[in-house]
Amino acid sequence: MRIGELATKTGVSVRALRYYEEQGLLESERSEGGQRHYGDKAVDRVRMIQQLYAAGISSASIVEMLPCLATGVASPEVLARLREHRSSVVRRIDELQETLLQLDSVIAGAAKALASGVPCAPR
Amino acid sequence: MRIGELATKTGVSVRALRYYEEQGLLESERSEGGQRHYGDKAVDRVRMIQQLYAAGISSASIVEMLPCLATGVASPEVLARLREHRSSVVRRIDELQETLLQLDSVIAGAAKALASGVPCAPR
DNA sequence: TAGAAACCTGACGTTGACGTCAGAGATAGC
DNA sequence: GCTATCTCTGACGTCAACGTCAGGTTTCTA
Repeated sequence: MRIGELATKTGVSVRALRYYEEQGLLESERSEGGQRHYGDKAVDRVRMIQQLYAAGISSASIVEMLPCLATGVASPEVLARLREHRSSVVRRIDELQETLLQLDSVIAGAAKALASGVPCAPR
Repeated sequence: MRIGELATKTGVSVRALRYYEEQGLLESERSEGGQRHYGDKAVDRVRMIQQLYAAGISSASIVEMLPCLATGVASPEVLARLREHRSSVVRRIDELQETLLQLDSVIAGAAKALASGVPCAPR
């Protein structure tokens, strides 16, 4: 498939896909005329990249790990890297859950005050 | 206290504190000579700002919600805003947990392959 | 009352993941 | 074969949350 199709299939912009290639995250065959062509696996690859981005992992780190992520095998260094990232994701989740608690208490207080008719003026 | 002390107490840079003020997130009294002075509450305020940033809430959104967060009371609009943010935080957590699962399976596979002596070459 | 240390404003720099635009070539459908 | 649509490269723009630097003022300490 060409780049536009991959874009609509993954929900990622064409520009982003070119950017991924630029960063070495994604490969493509080129047609006679120089246009990019992708196989079906590219869809999964792009989704994986998005996942890793969402986990706060930079493209530089992703590019280091990708050959191993693709094969499911890793060098000790990459394995250590992955474990680092794992714990950073865990930390991030903890932070967010902490934030969630705070938000909840604020929301509860606000809803209660609102119900009792003492709203705060919006700005 | 002056800005340097607030910075060390909160672990946030002096520049960041000035930026918060610039964005309307943080207030200060000024001395005769124009230097910022903060009360003790400022420490909590800064921590709250950091929490909200960590939740992926932009300073523009924070500044809308802050007067209400400070008093614990909110207008219906702000309350709705807070609930939106709450659900976005929940979604974010879900995504991260999904990612965690993926990372775990990759790590497990890699560790196993590594133990059986079939490492993948690092780049 | 020095002088060091902290602080001020203003302004430009940085980083990552793209957005957007221009000008030109490639493909697909009729 | 024509034309609409897609795609190409290259390059500059964007946005948020600060970093950093310059040149000057204020505050604390000895």
